[in-house]
Amino acid sequence: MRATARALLKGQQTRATILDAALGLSAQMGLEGLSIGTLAEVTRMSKSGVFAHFGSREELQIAVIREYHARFEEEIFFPAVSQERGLPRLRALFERWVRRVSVEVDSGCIYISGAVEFDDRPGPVRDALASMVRAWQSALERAIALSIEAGHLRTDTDALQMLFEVHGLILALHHDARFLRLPGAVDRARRAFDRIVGFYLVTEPANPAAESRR
Amino acid sequence: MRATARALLKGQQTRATILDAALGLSAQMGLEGLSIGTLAEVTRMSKSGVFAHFGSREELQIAVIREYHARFEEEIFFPAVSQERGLPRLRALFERWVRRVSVEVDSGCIYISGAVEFDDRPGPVRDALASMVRAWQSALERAIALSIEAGHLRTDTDALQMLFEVHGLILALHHDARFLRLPGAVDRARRAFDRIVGFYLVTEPANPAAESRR
DNA sequence: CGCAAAATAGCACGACCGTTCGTTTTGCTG
DNA sequence: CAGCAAAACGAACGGTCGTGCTATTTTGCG
Repeated sequence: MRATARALLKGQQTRATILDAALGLSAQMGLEGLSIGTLAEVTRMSKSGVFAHFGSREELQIAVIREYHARFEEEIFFPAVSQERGLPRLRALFERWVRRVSVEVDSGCIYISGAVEFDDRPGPVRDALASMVRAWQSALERAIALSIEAGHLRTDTDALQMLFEVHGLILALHHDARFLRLPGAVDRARRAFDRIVGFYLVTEPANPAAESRR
Repeated sequence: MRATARALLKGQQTRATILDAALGLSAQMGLEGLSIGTLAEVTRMSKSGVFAHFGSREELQIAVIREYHARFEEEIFFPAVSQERGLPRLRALFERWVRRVSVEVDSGCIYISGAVEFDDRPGPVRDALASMVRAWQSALERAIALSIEAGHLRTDTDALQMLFEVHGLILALHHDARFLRLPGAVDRARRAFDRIVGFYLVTEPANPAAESRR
């Protein structure tokens, strides 16, 4: 009993291994395409061995979503909040997001593919996914709000509207880069972002120095 | 033999019925979620009876994609080209597109869900889907180009860039309305579209009458 | 080492999948 | 009505799926 609380029993360790493989698999085939059989094959375990760690397929999917969320935070959110609050942080968030979604990463974004897979399928998986996506959107909304407070963006900026537009760029990038394999989609996304920021930017009549930075 | 060329033999008729049901099913469950068994249940036919009309599941999926394309043209493209070429036509295309994608329609857009499902799955289905999507994108690009020619949009407008941004709005709308069930997503999309158009609009120094429309 | 508990394997189940094949029903035509 | 091809059916096959159950192995601790 006291031993369980110690640290990373063998079970937790292999669970992490399985989860890691599950992340890769469901990023490639989608959360619905993720199967316990394939997962067992990849991890060179028995189906029941894999199964026992999660209790059900749904629990596995939810675990994958949670793990993806954690990595998303680590890879995108945390590094960006080390940037100065306001526009620099917002730019960092977007830039890391772009890199995550575009083809250079080995496979797709679970938030995006999951949203399409579960938009007509109620249940705990959808709920978990939606809650993670909402958390991420809130984080972005906060970054925009901070940019307004910092005086970088106009005070009449509608943060949710700006978020909607920026999110659209990511989705379009995902579509063009991953599905249509169009080259240059990343640049289009960056350019469009700059245009959006430009629109909401404060127009200081006699101080154009602040915005010339990239 | 001569009879086959007459018109809509019984076979073609039930094939159309099946296809119609398949459209609805795959709009709801995605192209991958479409199964012959379910389709047989819905149409109250035997599995083999349904199967015989297409020869394989892949062919069925491709038939669905083609049918969707035809309806998309009929519902969005053709009505819009009756509008005066230039900005009015572009607006009509976008407005009908928005209505198609948003929740008021009973179910999702196969172009969008298919793009996510098949972005990592090569094969004839993906090829068919990609070709249809590309055709639609080309049509939009042409509408933008015509708007430039007509003098409505700036001559230095990058049509593909504008298309990328507008497409992003549709994807964001699909995401927020269908997955997150956020109210007001349609309005956000329209507002963002107006902003994009406003950016690329010709700025006639002494004639602001043309753009005040809507 | 020894022992209890945790972790994994093995096996079987019912359900659904796409597909095949032989048969039966249908609808048209001479 | 007879004949015939198209159309629809029904049953079965091999496969994969998620999920229980029961052994067996492995692990960690006294």
